[in-house]
Amino acid sequence: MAGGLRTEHVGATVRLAGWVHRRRDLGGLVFIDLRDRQGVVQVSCDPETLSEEAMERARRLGAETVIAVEGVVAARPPDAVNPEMPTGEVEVKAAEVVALAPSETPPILVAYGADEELAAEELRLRYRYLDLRRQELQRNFQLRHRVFQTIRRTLDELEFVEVETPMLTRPTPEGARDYLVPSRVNPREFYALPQSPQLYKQILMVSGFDRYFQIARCFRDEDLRADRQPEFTQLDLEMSFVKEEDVWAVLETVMATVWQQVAGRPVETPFLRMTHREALESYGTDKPDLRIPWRVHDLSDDLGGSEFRIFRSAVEEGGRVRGICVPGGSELSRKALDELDGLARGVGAAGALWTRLAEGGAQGGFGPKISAEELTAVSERLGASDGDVLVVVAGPDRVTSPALDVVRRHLGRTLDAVEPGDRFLWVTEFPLFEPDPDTGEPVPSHHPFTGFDPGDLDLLENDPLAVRSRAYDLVYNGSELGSGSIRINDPELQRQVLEVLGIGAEEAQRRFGFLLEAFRYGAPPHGGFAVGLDRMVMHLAGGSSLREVIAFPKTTAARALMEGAPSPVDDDELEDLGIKLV
RNA sequence: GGGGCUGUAGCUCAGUUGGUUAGAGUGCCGGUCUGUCACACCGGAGGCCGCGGGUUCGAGUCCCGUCAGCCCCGCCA
Repeated sequence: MAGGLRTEHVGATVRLAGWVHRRRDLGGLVFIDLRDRQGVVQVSCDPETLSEEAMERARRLGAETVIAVEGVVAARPPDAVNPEMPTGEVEVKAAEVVALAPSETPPILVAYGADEELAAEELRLRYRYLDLRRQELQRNFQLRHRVFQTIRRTLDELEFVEVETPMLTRPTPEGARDYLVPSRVNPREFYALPQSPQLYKQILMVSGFDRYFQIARCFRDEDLRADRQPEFTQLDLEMSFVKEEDVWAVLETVMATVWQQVAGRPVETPFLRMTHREALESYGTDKPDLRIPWRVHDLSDDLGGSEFRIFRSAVEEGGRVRGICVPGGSELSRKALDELDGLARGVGAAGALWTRLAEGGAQGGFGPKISAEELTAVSERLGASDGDVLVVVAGPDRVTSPALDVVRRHLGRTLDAVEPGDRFLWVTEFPLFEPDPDTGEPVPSHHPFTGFDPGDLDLLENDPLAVRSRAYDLVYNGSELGSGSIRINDPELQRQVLEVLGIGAEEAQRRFGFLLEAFRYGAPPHGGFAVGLDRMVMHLAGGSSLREVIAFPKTTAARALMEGAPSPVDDDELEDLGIKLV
């Protein structure tokens, strides 16, 4: 193909087809850059080898016209070699050039020059078929294809069976908002598009498919972000007769194989593991970016008795003083350090305090307000030395954790302290429940079928928020790639968990009775995982938005600009469905 | 639901304190050109200043509203 021609092809007669990437008309000679899926090659049109009619046609070709070219691959004259292009040592001497399909002048560019700005994203989404012709996007989707193929091959070798589950399913009152689909033959009733195949895959375990996977489309009607689309693709899998380690081993094999075979990046397995508690304690987040080496430490013992009121009163009120050492942070300007305070306030903390270490003392910020002994104790605990900056936040964990997390990530970036690499991490033992922010009542932190540590059985009734679940997340460079758990397969335990959630037998029966019923007929112990594939491909492609790896994405208002969805429908159609608009 | 940024030629952008005829680059059209590669050079066409309202003698510029795109918070079991 055009983009694949190299010096080894010199002398070959070729027939190429593709798009006019660019054209350079020198009067006597015309050069056409011909683009196909593989790339771009220069076609030279010379009256010595082309008929007068073909020369005239070549002169009139506009950008993005589809053409076919016949000719001979030739080495370029030495002074005409273009080292910038993969095909730059060769060109095709055209013997015939014909237009297969004309193109109107494109509203946005496909062939961007070195420092030309991309057209507005709104326009690129409106004319997605043109934008997708760009080499960056072509590369992303070839990458996506290879990731999907590698996953299927790897799981097949591990004897997983791919099973599809319904897209028209039962609405789920919990979790994200559902996309609803009216049923014409059952007026006043609705299907929902699946938020995930969760219940189906557990039932497949009851059915004996002891290793299931699916590359499943999922739908959630929530507000969008750069890394959140209303419809997205998950690698969903479930296994019977397994413990955590068995699930992790499969995921580690899949990830390492993809990273190795698709990106050529070796990844060490097994991945690092860390409990949820430890992640929050040492990094202030349940998805730590381990590329930044700094850790959060508890300074309450050192500063809880300080004369400095902010520290003392935080500890007296049941909170803690926590901080990080930022090596080399003294080079930061006072303004840059004061900005940390705003970052901390932005996530609910009262502020963030800093001080610079120099010449055995502390300069600026909170340093002069604490005693020399306190400073020594803190410096030792943080392993700090001259030239470092200490950043400290005081208060309850629910504010110090996010504040130190945001400070850590912010300074990691600005000080260029993010080490290169692929840092995978299992975060384990998430709490089974978390308090509802409005009512304080326990709600599932994963989903209501998540198993828990048998040792915590007695806590279920008395202190449910302390129960450790068997749920785990896979974190990659500070981004959550997926989550899973070992499930409950004992109907009695399931009943107890639902009771904690305030879901009585009748309600449970109504909402997911089909799952509970299935469990009465021999449910094997089972567990699984789901990986956000769009996010995974985005990371592999080095992108920052899912729109770069989804062929036809939605805008932040969940609109499709090319085809114009959603859209109003005719009254007749609504009437058929028994729906009246208000 | 809330906060922020953006909206001027097909595209990317400039546009002063509110001032009379809204500019540049690129693309497009016409011309010259046999080794270019974002070809070069000469000429030309091209504008609902997102939309609606207001202030003013006068609005691309100020005010209010609204729409769209993007980023973030809430939300996303």
